[in-house]
Amino acid sequence: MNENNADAGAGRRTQLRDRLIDIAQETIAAQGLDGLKARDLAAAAGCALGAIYTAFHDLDELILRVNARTLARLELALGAAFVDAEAEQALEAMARAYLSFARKEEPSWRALFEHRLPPGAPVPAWYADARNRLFSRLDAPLAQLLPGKDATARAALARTLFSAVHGVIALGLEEKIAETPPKLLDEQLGLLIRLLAAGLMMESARLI
Amino acid sequence: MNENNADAGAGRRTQLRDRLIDIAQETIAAQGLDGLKARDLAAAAGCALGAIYTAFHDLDELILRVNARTLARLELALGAAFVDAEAEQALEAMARAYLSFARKEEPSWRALFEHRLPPGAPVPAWYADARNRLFSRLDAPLAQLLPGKDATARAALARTLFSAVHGVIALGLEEKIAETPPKLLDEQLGLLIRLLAAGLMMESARLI
DNA sequence: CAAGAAAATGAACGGTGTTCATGCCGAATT
DNA sequence: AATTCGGCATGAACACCGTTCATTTTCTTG
Repeated sequence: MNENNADAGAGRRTQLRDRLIDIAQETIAAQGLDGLKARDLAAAAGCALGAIYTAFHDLDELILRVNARTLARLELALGAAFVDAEAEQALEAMARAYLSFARKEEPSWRALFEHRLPPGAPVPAWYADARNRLFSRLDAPLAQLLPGKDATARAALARTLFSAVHGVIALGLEEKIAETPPKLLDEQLGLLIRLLAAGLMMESARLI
Repeated sequence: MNENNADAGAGRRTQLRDRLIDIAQETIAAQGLDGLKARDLAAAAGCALGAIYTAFHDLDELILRVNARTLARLELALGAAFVDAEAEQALEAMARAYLSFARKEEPSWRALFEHRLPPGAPVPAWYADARNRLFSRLDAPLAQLLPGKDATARAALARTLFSAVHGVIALGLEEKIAETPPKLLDEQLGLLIRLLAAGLMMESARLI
């Protein structure tokens, strides 16, 4: 009598999984990673405490699932920034989009980096994929900017540029480290982009 | 009858404080921030569980104390890199020293950024001081490189450069995010330095 | 030496993630 | 249609965490 929803392929197990991911996502978005408690989650989902562990092996697995969604949204936000403009402008737009996303969804964004899986646990392939898709967004403008570099060097460069931008934003938004007012952070991000762009132009000149 | 040690000014309270900081430092250095447990700490210090809270208000306060020591060691490691060489080389040496320190003392270094104090709690002044001392290490080479900039702009730039280098190193050493082999990380850090240095030279030329 | 203050003690408290014996319910079989 | 059976939901119980506080011990001081 139930089961009249669209995705008929989803069994009860999958239904509970999705519901838990939804609720965990909202909780993390509102209260951060530390706000996610097993008992509250079960209460909000209307299921028993133990039911969580029939759907996921860990809370860690659930968190990774939420983080994968955050990565997807972030990828979307970065993708919208690249309007087949000049490569350098595209990179700047992506950096600004990253800062904008971090500000708009700070707790969810924080959770991407605060969460650590238990020592020795391997990163699931589907999570590594989501992470690599994000980095690959930088590939097109980099290919345009540095036609001489091969794909693996470009991928490494993409990670490095992402990491540099991330570092400035992460520490800039962190009270404990820097306490940077918003306007100053905007300026400093712009400065970093200028510095890196100048270096990239020099690099591209070296390779011709 | 006791108290025959050198620092006669240290009372029992201070003695316990220092002992706890010592042990916490070793624990964090060996097992990371998550390895620090109140009961283990008390057992290792040979004191009761409650005694910890007569010496510190929180474990957080104790952790901040350990982190301040780590900042001091880091400052030392960075200071040794600046042998009144050319400014650009000094900056590169500092970045490499930072990577070297992060590798050599990875759990302690991680603890600097993993630890978050409870929401709303202000950063103690003595901790902010230690952090600012670290950034100010970059000031001398930057002043040499960009004589036109005033002190506040230099301080902001110092934080930005530090953050960029930190981002590349932090994400590079992070398994979950990047999984970068050591040699590649060395190369990518060198690349970042090259890019930033080129940008800085351009910036300094703009200001003359 | 006695009396008071200060510090150390560790059992207990409230919270956490995770497990597991139990009961229930739905589906397949006869 | 009755019955068996397998698997999932259940939530009390477990192990562990940081922190507190009544009590005991220790030290200082008049």
